[in-house]
Amino acid sequence: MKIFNTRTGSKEDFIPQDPFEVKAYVCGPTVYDLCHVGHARTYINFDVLKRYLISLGYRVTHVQNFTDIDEKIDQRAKKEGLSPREVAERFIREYFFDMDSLNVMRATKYTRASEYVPKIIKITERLLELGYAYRSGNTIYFDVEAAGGFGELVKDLKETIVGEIRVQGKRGPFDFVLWRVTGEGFDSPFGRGVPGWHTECVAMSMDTLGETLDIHWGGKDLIYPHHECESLIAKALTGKRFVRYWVHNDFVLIEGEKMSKSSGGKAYIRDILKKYPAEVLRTWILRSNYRTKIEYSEESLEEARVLYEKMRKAAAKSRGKEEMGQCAKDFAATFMSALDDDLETGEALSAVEELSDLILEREVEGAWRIFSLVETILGIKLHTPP
RNA sequence: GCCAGGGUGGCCGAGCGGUUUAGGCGGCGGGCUGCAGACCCGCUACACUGAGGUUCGAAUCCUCACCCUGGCUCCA
Repeated sequence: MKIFNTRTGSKEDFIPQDPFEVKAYVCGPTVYDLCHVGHARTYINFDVLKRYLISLGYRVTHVQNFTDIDEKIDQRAKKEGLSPREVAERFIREYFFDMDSLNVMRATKYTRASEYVPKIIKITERLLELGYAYRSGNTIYFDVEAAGGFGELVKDLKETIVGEIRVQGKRGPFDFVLWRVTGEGFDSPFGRGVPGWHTECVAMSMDTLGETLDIHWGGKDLIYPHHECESLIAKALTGKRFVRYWVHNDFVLIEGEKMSKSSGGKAYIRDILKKYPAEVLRTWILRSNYRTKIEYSEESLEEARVLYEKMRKAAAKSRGKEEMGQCAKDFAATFMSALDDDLETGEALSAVEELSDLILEREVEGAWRIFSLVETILGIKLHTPP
């Protein structure tokens, strides 16, 4: 199949290192709040990629993390009179509740940053030894310049555009934190404190999947600084290519703007599911390719509902017919080749819509097999009653 | 600056190599109406940012410009 690699900025043929196994790492959420539609999009899109790869015959080893060390978690804990651990545990449970409702397949393994602190410390020590890190006051920084600078994903980063990032004590403006001594948190040779975000994912992915990953997936907002920094750390550590295919999905916008930690206006999955069935939400997300921006609105969800209902009725009508006729075969081919081209789920769905229209007018031989592809690969259940 | 996406008739918006070049809004004419609206019928737009190229043939593919949108602190 072809997949868009952020590193090269182009669609490439997907070839994993091992011809039978795909090693994929997905950046999971920071567990300080409920998941919103943006999370739904990221994990549903990856879920479809995974299901598609499985349908091609690959064994997919999928590792996903929970970032459970974060100031936002501490803030929330303080606000609710709980421990940070209790807050993290709660939102991990909520994450699974939402993703299970959305029929997202479970990962092979879930990791938590807090369980990887010893490995993070080891990496930090190693970077210090190698001269890619330095201590300044109470902070260990990664020396971006010494490691050869950015460039894996971000081509030309202008300081003035990114904002005021000069901090006293840093050697270079883009140097980032590997460990901060705060007096609280985790014991380490550098002093009691907390690890930097980027090291966490390097520690977790390398430990579970090895030094080179086939796919590293995440929302587009993670390209810089998170993935760029991860890549630099990993390269400094091993000298090898860290990730073969970097894949990023675009945002869900609300009233033209991105949802983020700092701006309000989040649409929680929980709330959407009170008004729309999970299958409709999934259909809505998959109507667009993962690399386009989508605008969240009730109108477009209603459109997805219409499409979903049409598919459901057509699926019900075509149940139990054995052999695929020529017409069904053609549609199946269109469906698969759409997914093969950079996961064009929208095109795949429009083929299904066209087929559904035909079926509702007349008979199509063996069409149920296409609907079973919709269920197994797109993960949209069609047997649910209205 | 860098990355991604896009520039189609007055406007919105399909089209993704080739028969009448969607559809909608608007506009025009008519029907219905005491008049108007709504509604119905018909008519109307051979348009594809610019320049090269590939091709028997391009809005559709390639190259280079120009312009617009979004993103580049935390964030999926």
